[in-house]
Amino acid sequence: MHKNHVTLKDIARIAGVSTATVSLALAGDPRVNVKTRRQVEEIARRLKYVPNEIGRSLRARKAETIALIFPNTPHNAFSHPYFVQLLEGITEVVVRHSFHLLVSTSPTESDEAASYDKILRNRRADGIILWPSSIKDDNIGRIVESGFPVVYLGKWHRGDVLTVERDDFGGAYMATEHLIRKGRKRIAHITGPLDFQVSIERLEGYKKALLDRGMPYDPDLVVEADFTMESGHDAIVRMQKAGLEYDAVFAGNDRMAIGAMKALQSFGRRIPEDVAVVGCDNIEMATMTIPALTTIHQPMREIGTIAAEKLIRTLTGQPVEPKQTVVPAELVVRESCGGEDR
Amino acid sequence: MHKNHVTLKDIARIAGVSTATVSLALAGDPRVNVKTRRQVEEIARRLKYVPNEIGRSLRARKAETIALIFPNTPHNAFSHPYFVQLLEGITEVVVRHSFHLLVSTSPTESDEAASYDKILRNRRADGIILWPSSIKDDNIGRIVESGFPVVYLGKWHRGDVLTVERDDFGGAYMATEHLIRKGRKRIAHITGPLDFQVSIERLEGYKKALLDRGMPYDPDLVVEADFTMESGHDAIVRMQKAGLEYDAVFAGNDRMAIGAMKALQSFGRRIPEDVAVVGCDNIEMATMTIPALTTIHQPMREIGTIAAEKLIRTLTGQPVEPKQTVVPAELVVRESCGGEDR
DNA sequence: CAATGAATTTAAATCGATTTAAATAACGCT
DNA sequence: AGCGTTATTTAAATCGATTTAAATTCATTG
Repeated sequence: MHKNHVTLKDIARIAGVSTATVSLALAGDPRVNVKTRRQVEEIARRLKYVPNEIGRSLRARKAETIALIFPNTPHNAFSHPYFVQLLEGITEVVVRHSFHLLVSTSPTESDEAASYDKILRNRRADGIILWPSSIKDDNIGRIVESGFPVVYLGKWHRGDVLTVERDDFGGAYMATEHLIRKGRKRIAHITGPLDFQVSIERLEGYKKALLDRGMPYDPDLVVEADFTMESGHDAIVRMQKAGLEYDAVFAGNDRMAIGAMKALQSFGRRIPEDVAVVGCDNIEMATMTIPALTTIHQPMREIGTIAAEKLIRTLTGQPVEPKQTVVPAELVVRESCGGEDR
Repeated sequence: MHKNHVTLKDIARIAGVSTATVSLALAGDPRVNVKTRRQVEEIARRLKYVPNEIGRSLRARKAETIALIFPNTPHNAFSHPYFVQLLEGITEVVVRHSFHLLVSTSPTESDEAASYDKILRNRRADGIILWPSSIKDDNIGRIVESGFPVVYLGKWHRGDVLTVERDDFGGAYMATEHLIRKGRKRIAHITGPLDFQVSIERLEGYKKALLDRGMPYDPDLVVEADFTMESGHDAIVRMQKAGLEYDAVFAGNDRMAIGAMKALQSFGRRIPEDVAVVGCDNIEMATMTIPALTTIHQPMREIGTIAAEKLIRTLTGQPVEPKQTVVPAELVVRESCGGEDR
């Protein structure tokens, strides 16, 4: 084991004053005599005193800690391509405010409710950032509306809950609009599984862009896949077999877009001359394909910083405006979408 | 704000007993009367009592929390391809033992020392998992040898510090050996920056494999790059310009390997017929190149679970054997390394 | 020098749970 | 009933820091 902790009491004993004086001195309270304060500071420095934050937290009734919570489902946060960037954004803000970050998953589905409750009530954290489960979940509702400080990463309808969300709809709209501007007339869309909200949002954005430009929406050109590269590949194969005509593909994520590109190339269709392709997510690999993939970038790091800022502002009693933030997506133009109109 | 916390005192008042009895009852202590215990449990359930862990921690002098710490350098953990998997492994174990995980970076270079010290002494965490800085760092030494419970993710020479490390040397050895077995005679090596330990390990593994098979080590075939795809590309260009002959390339990571593949293909060299390529890391993209990239997989998730297990065993007073663990790398054979000997 | 007010310091309570030693209650037995 | 046991319960201390109200010291002035 290692040596014991230096406490206020130790400093008080050595300085020959009370712990109250030491506490006030180290807090820079003007009530303590300058000479006394200097002496206390000196001793604290010499003993390498570091306040025990557990003791402090107990008294202050706050932990200066926020928690990032996500359910431990199969399609969980760990498999999200940009979880790390979210975490990086959160971390940056947390460190800047001298807060701590607790990372927490709910262990099993069954006692998920209990687990959330504990995190909410055991006072380890003062507030939480909630990464939504893909599954519809009443417990999340209960937490979000419990009044406990929460920032929800997604859309929340009832009440004025703090939220930060990606603009999946807007991103898809931008992607589709871009293809239209490039003169594409028949734009196919490969969706992710349609029981994911993100897939629905992107489909709607695609539809709206077509509508706004007076282009027909053809359900035959929409094929559902499952986010994997293989499924993107298969989607194109199916479309080819069905004899469909199209001059562009907007895919619901980059993996599917890359699979689609491979399939298109195997059918001898040139990208972007014959078919333009746009993806979503801006994963690293999108820069490395030939041609490099045009895609929609979702600024996850920024979502992290905004979420953490909102939560910490709430905890420190500062006003938070707006309650809901939609972080705009960005179109990243590369070679796969056609340089010039045809 | 939200309503106040239910405390032991509340339960005690309602049950008409002392807080001591409540505490003992909820802990299942046999000294309390079964009837009393039942009643206390019932009230606790009705009030949704959740113990305040801050209070408990203060008394118990432990936080049931471990911290994952990494320095906030430019080449930090967030940019490591497998940080997420490490985190996932750690999280799994932490949850299983009902511990908490604190994720922490040191804010700036300058007060890195102070920052470490704080985390060590402020009692927020009982022990730490330390992700090494790329930079040589005396503070890390101080922590590791302070006697504070630490698991170091890397090689540590002095003392019997707990460590878990990847086998960079062994992975490179396996990769090179595989190429030799495939009949390759002149194997080039594209290294990462040689001020990174990982680059040196992999270079040494490469050398050793050649040596063990009686093959000459030719320094001209070793070129330094910087882990990026572009630098891998440039490395091949330089080698071609220098008129070097080689029939295989072992790259210090997958990104450089992919860059190298592109460059090779642009020079009209076929993969794997003319040149075999092997990478390191097994990033997702390695499955998507044409041909798919043979590579070395480092089981980061397992490193995470082992590290967390070691730390928690230490904290709970269980023996930990062995102190040092080297997690073996795995060769993932795909198409880029030549199916048959020539 | 005493009185008044200002400057410092400190005793004690508090946060919430745990634990130990001591007190009280209940029980069995002669 | 009285005594020795055993079963339950509880008062009080503790963890470490903060904070308030009260106590003390110091300085100033009439």
